[in-house]
Amino acid sequence: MIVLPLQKGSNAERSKHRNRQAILGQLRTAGAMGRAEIARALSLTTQTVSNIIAELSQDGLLLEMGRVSAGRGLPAIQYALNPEGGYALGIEVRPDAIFAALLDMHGKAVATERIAVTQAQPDVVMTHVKALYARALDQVPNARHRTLGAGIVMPGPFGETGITGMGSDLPGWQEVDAETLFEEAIGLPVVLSNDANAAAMAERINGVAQDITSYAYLYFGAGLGLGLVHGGHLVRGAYGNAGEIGHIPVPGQSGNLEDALSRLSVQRHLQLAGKDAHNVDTLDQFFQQNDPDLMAWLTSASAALGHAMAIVENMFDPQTVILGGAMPDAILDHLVAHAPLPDLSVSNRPNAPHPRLMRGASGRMTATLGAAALILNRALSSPISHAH
Amino acid sequence: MIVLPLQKGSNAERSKHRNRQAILGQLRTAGAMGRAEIARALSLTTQTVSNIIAELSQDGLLLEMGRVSAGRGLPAIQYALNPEGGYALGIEVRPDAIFAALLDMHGKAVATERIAVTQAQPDVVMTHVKALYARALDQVPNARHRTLGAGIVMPGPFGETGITGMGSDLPGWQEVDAETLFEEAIGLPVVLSNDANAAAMAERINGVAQDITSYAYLYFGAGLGLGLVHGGHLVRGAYGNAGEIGHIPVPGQSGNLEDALSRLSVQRHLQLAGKDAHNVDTLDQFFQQNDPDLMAWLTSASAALGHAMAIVENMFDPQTVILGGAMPDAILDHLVAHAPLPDLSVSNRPNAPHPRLMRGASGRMTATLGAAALILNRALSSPISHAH
DNA sequence: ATTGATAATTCAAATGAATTGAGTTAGTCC
DNA sequence: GGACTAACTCAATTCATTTGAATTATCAAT
Repeated sequence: MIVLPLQKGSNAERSKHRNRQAILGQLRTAGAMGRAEIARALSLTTQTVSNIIAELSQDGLLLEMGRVSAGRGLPAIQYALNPEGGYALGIEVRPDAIFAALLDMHGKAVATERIAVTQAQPDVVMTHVKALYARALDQVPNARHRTLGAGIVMPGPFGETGITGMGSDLPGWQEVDAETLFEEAIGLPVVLSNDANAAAMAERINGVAQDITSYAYLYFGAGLGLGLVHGGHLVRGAYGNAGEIGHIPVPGQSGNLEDALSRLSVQRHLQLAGKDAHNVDTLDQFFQQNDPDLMAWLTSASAALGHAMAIVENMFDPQTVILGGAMPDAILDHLVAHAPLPDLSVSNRPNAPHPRLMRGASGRMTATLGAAALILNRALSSPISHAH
Repeated sequence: MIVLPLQKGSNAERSKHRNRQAILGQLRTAGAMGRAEIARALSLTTQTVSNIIAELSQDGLLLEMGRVSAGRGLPAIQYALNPEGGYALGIEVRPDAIFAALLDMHGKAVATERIAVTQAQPDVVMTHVKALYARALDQVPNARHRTLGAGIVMPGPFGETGITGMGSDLPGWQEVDAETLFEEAIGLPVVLSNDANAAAMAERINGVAQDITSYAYLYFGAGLGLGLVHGGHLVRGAYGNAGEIGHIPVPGQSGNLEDALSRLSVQRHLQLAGKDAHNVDTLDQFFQQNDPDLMAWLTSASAALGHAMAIVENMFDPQTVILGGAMPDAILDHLVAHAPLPDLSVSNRPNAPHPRLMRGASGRMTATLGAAALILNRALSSPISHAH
């Protein structure tokens, strides 16, 4: 997965493809618009936009919303993304279960499926994934020939690294080319990603980051993950393993960030007190009951979160940091409210337009939805970074 | 400096511009090539490359290197970048001095200038900068009408943040629009950056990162800075202050990373022992003499560097981390050799193609050269990220 | 109610740049 | 020496955007 310095040339066809994407992306972020308005936003002529809009309409990707008058002149015909114009499949592979979700172009989940598994070897997973996709399509007949691709979420890190074999990765997957395997199994273009990255994109497509282009997402999976988005695109690192924040040592304590701040951490902590909290709902109940052991954990977790904020903010200078993943919303809210935000941070600026830390909005299936969001994001934005 | 979600459309002209840049960039990274070979690398037709090469030659940007036969067929005429085809100005503004460097297209410094200053208010700086540019042009008459732009390096962070006013920023610059000021003063397009970012780009243009596209640069300025390069482009953060790693707390010690790992840190440490080390050469002498106080500092600095590595590697998963800045090479080498590289890191992979930590090659004027490198990088690569 | 200004849209023709296809040239391989 | 191969050139074509003129629908002022 090494990044090559390749810089492809451009031609008329590629330009057109880019402009199609740009128009779709513009309609997604800014809502319904007229053609002239789109043209101004993208520095194109109205004629060009008109031509492309005609094609997109033909392809069923747009909805005409009628004319809306705004001041003088001919009122513009408003166009909006047709949610049923395309779909994206999201697959999340965990050691004990496989999740699938089908998202429409608005990022709404129109079908969700899950299946419990006892084994997660590649061949077993492929069989299940095929079945889940078929079941999702049965619910949404429209989607059969309109699915743009599949995003797959699997526990990282990918490839052999210094944190391989620490329990979070799946057995039997080290040697295989997962991307090709999935591509052949479901017959769609595939994007592979870890849970934190996917969750980060879920917020961008259908959560609190819809108008935020540079942010970090702290994700409660088994451990603690981080998804980095810069200029609307994921920062994956040279080998796709950027954001392994859980393994960074914590000041003042022995151990790593995820020893204090993760699902495993809270489970372990409560287990020492003889309490079982393997379930998110159980955890929520403990919190509602003000369970003293949970509260003790929250105190140390808040401190660790404060430290994570110092690292993330000073390293990436994001617009905001979003907290989410496999935790009850109430606990996430508590952490957001109680984490000590570091004073010594570039993000500690007056009149910041966004809160420094906020809770994600995508709920429990975040990673699965995020997997699909990776596909939507690719369909709706070209890999061009912001102009300076 | 907030990143806007703008995604401009494309047309024939913009395509051509992009292809020109792509060809120049290809010649820079891969050296002299024939037209057909370039065409294959960029997915263009030979004819297109032929047309653009003709124009670039006309503009004096290329050198014909004669035919080189390689196997069967007509030997290709090799084209290479003409170093004298364009120049980039780099300016570094420090509280006590201003540096200027003029780089040719190969990234070679063809003129360097410096001037000591007692005041660094905007108006004073502008006067000096104009003079330095003029002096540089006197040395390289060719460059007068071929300077592509100016990169400016100033102490960050930019804008008001939680680490403003900690001694590293310049007085009188908080309220001004520095970019416009410089643009008007020297009549060139300007890119503004902090020292660590500039140093990172210097390594890419003319150092150890020429064939590395994703890396981090740990920079010894007054404090400790970090430049992040992903896919050949700087990751600046939402407000341009990404990489303020010096203010991250260190585990096991009170204080920040730059309390243990920076110029100020070593100066302070030696001052407590009654030794003055404000000068890089003095520092070098202490090192050559195995000065016990310096050695003690190096021990704690190495530990801090190890911790910085854990953060940078796990957060960013770079191909390598480069260490450089205002330190003697011998000390940098010592740190590279003695820093404890964390086992628990995504970068701790077998058969890694690059060392995890290496010393930068740009020498003492790193930041100034890097400022100019920002311009060259912009001229030689379009803001298109790597395809997946 | 009429008239003028404004803005969105469409149609047809022009333009810019890349591609295509048919030669030409200069080497290697047998 | 002849077949083969690959780079390169020329001219014609294609693709997609732009340009400019004409049309339409609404607002605002008289």
